[in-house]
Amino acid sequence: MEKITAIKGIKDILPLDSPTWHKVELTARNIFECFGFYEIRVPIMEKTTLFQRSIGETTDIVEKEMYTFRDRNDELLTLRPEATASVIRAYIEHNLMASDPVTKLYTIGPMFRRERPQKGRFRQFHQIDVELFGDDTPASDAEVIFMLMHFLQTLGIEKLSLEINSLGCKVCRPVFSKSVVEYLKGSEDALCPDCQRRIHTNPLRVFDCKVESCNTIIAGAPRILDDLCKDCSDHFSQVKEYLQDLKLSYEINPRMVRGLDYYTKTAFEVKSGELGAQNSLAGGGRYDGLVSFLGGPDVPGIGFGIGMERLIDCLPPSDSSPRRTDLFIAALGTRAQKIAFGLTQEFRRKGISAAMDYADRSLKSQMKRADKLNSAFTLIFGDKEIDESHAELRDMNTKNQKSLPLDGLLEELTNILNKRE
RNA sequence: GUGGGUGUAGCUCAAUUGGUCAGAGUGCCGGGUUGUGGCCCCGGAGGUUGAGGGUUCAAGUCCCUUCACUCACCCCA
Repeated sequence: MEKITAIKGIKDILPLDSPTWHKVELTARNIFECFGFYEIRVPIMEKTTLFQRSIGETTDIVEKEMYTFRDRNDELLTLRPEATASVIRAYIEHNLMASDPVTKLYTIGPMFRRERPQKGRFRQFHQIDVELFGDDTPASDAEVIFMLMHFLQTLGIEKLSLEINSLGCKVCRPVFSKSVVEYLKGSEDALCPDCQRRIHTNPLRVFDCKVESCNTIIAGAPRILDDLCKDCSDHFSQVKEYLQDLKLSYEINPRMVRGLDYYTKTAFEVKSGELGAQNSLAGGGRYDGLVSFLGGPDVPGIGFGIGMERLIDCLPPSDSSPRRTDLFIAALGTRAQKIAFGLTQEFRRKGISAAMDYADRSLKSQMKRADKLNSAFTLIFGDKEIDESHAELRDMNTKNQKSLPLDGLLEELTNILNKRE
């Protein structure tokens, strides 16, 4: 029989790893809520058109990376490749702007993209996603970036680099884009095949190309930062000023291009040196026209996504505290086993983590089990003790052992265990 | 979609030029006091060496095919 494995690029998070995930999520929740961001939970499936419209028809994500399927009523559905579109959909659908002109949201969950897996890249991956609606001031850009950096630093991640850029708005970007195309057309033949394609699909991506020859060509190209309109240019310099005031060091990367069509003005990315080729830990930016483009009011927005697998990859090694059991009950013989079973559940009902071995094993093997479960105490009793109506309580650290009467054992032990903290 | 690397017990890995090579450590189970853990000692279970085919007297070891994993490109978190 052939064994069934998980789908390519889709991983299990095993019990040993989940404490790390909890820690990351908890830290995010605490910090974000402190900044006034509250959780929204959105579905992992949406109508395909939502993503087509928001991310952009000609992006790689929409063109070849989405998990799309036909529902029974013939409607096309897609497993979300990113969260922003869904959050905006919900924001519009529930009229969240009505109750508060500035809405700050975050959401955590799995995303799906059908790419070839590699280090730091999976077909199902998890993102922490933050969105801020209704504020177009440079201060909000800086707030969001500051929160992101604060979050990463709180987790103890070192060697971070923050890169920022401005992508212009719907006024200045098309002009710039056109002039880049003009420029590139001049030396089109010298570009790598990928870039020759990019000229027509996403010309700004040529800036990002790793091929040497393309690099030298693009070096002489016009730079977006020189061609920003007054509004965008002012906005960008104020963002930089705020970041400096916050003592956040950053680099301006005029070549940074985001892969999603909707970004405007400020774009940013956080990279880590510890990652591999996929070294981008988090990325985001402003998307001022997107809410209205998706059918909502003309509300500005800014947000970012953090790749959780990548983040966890560069987390400093933590002394993962081993799991602890409060009490192990070692029972010998069927009479004792029966009593122990009831006791175990009773302790658990009181919030004490109790454990026992249901198989009637030797005391030695039960002690080994108690040790493996890292139990603080072990309660030992067999027929002899039952007849004498008491049980032995062993402190697993000190090896001290004392006798407790069976009458009122539950209360007595509960007291002892609770007092221990 | 394209290219490179790797595939031996649950896990980490050994196995000289193809010739007792199917092993070790760890984990698991049991034993070393008749009812007491961590260290130590002993024993046991567990692999059709990813799968299929070929070369050979003989293949984990060579060749082909296939699958999986992995890294990189594309692209992104």
